[in-house]
Amino acid sequence: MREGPDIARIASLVGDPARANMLSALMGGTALTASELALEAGVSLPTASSHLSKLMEGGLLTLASQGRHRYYGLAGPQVAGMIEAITGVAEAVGPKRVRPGPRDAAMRVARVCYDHLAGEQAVAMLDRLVEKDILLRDEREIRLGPSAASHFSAIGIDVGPRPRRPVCRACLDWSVRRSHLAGTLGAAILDKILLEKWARREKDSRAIIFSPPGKQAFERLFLA
Amino acid sequence: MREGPDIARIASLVGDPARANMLSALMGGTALTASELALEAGVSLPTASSHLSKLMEGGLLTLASQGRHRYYGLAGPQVAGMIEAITGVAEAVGPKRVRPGPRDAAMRVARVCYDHLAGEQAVAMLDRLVEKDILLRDEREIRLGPSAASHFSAIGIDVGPRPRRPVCRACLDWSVRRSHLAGTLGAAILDKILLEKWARREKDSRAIIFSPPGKQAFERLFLA
DNA sequence: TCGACGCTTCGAGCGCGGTCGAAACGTCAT
DNA sequence: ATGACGTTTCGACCGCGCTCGAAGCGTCGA
Repeated sequence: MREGPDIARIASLVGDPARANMLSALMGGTALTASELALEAGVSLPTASSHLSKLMEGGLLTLASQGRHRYYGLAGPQVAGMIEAITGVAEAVGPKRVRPGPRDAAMRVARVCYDHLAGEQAVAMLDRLVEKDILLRDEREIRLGPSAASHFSAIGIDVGPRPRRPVCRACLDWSVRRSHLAGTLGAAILDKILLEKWARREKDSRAIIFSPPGKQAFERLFLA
Repeated sequence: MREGPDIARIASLVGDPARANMLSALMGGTALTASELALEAGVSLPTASSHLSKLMEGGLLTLASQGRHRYYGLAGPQVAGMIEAITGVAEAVGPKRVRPGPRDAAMRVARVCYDHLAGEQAVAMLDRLVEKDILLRDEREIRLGPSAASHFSAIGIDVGPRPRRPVCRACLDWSVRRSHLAGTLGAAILDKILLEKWARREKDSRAIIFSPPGKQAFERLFLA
């Protein structure tokens, strides 16, 4: 008989299909309302509400009330990381699709991870930023390099006085199996990508589709 | 309604207390028989057997038959990583123990992770090996440095022609949140620690307890 | 060949938890 | 005030899956 942290409790929260769908939906990073999540999970509103209170009680979600709307979001990056880890195993042991769908391929190239960009593009971007010494990476953390402030402010991203959240964080990419950039900077870059309409979010998916000119713009700024 | 990898299926496998206990036990790295796992999980043999076939079917375990014994082990490092991720969340959201038990403290210092050493000692060891250029670490991987072969063979560890498994791998430590050394080299070092009786395994736990002289010997070799 | 042992399969019991309709609650608009 | 809307609570239903005892199946040792 073992003791220690109650991993069964946490895992069983993720282990219900409806809740798993909700959590997957929230991996997109945007907080959603109970009705949206009910739709996403394919269950009725009362059922969804019940699931949501369980996830709240389990500490996996945060809740932001705005008037008569209540927005649910993932409790934090650690929870997101856990979902990614589970996804990785599910992907690995799951029935190999004979032909990986186009959406699957798109997911590998670029997708939203909580609030920042993930996938091959994101991993490549971080590599390049480190190569150019704009960011400094060691085992422990990622830091801003000396030229970071000027580089990013030229692009229109402010990396100034830091809020509570760290500016840079490493986040392990489940498809590439290497780190990409998270933190406020990672979030800001994703914001910029969407704001400039370099890419759009695939409907009902975490995938990010770059338009041809958007891809050029992105690569010129971050992969050149 | 979402599709994609069936994360609920995987999570629900971990979500049963009996199975979670079994998986935790297997995180110790040594393969165990059905009866040992039944004891570990606190269920009867038939129940354990049923759980084990589910875990097998789910791809989370491997099975090695030796005569009338059947040894179950974790399917691989990816599964181990997932368990660690879930453990991390459970630890974070779980009821904060007012006083972390002594075993808990011991776990943070040193413990077994699959087949190698984890915890503060392990993270410190990897840092030191990298500092001394015996190992070379970048984001992508850990490699042997030029002096690695002579350094380790002097200790009695052969890092010669490589088997299928990589010699070095990075593995994220859930308590320290930084990498420690996995791979055949990591496994060999743990073997040596136990063989030389520098430390013993805490009964029914992943914790590793160094004896005072053992700790000295270990630190002289790996932390000096 | 026979019994001992480790493990799995079978069958039955049963409780936990997911499910939804109806009703209650709180907020916003008119 | 009144109605519309988003959400939660209540109550009842139902089935999945966890559980164990007994029996069946291989493997090993004498």
